[in-house]
Amino acid sequence: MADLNNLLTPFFLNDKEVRKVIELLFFAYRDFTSGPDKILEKINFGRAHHRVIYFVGKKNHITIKELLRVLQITKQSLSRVLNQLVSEKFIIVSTGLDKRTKKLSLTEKGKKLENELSTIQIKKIRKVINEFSEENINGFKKILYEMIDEYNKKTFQEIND
Amino acid sequence: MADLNNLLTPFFLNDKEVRKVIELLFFAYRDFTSGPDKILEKINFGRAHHRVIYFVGKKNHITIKELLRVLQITKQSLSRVLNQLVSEKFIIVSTGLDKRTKKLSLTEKGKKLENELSTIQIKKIRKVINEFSEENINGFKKILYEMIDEYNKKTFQEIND
DNA sequence: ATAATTAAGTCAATATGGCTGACCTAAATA
DNA sequence: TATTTAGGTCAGCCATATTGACTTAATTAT
Repeated sequence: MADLNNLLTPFFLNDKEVRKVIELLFFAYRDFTSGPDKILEKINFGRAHHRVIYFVGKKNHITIKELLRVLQITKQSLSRVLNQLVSEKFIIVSTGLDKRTKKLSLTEKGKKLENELSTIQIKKIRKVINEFSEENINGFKKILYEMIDEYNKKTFQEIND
Repeated sequence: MADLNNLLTPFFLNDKEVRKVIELLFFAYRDFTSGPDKILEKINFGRAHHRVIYFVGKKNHITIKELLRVLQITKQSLSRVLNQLVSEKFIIVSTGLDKRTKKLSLTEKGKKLENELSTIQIKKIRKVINEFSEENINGFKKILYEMIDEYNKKTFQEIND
């Protein structure tokens, strides 16, 4: 069955080639996050802190609710990480117009760390995609986008308004 | 500085666009792994078990050492997960020619689970890349490949010999 | 033949990042 | 006024990773 399918399938879509994509995603994602991980380790932070810093940097005055929607974790999980970031003055909290809400912002210290971490990843991506055509890069982005579940595509659009 | 750089940089390479790639990787990778995660949860396994099953399925008779090289975790971490997989009969162990080594293989039960998990991801990838040109798909794979660190590129090649 | 190296395993302690459930306050809205 | 929403907190649990120290058995090098 699988063999017959493969015979009728273009080369780049057969099981073996698709499995390579699984592996490429695994290896590429792991190495992509390893740079920031090393810096974070020095200050006793983890990837969870990075994500919070990244998205607060991305969208200044983001609320807890919005952040939870982006990160897709529970508020209890966010709370531990966020409290550390606030108490160590990487993030400051202010009250929103709706007084039930809170707005998060990076402090100067937070911006500095955000920049340090993102720069590693930005440089890595730029170095790689620099060698490819605009067509290839757009294809790359579109394929990644299509791999996102519908619900989260909306989130991606929202944070890129 | 950053602004000046951006003015001199092609659109698809400027900071804002590159940051989108960071986010796309985050969202895409998360949703890519969420399917298997749900199945694994039911049998009290996690992503770590999936990785072991995947790579044992990929390379029959893989040794512990090779597996550790692929997964880049410590043997203590592997041990817990692997022992569970062996005691629950998803994986069987035999002794290598070099009697210090062990060779790992999937049992029928293991193959069935491997197939169930991989099928989800294979279908997802195929569904997505089906809509793209061969040129785009090859570009996608090459870009991912270039994002892998040199040392791990070798590993990727080795498991795809 | 002996020494050194290698493959694998194990014990113990620790950190991180998730989770659930239960419960609370204050503010906004119906 | 009642309900919903945003946010917080306590307690306990689980999975996945880490480090360090130590062991055994087999292979390889001297």
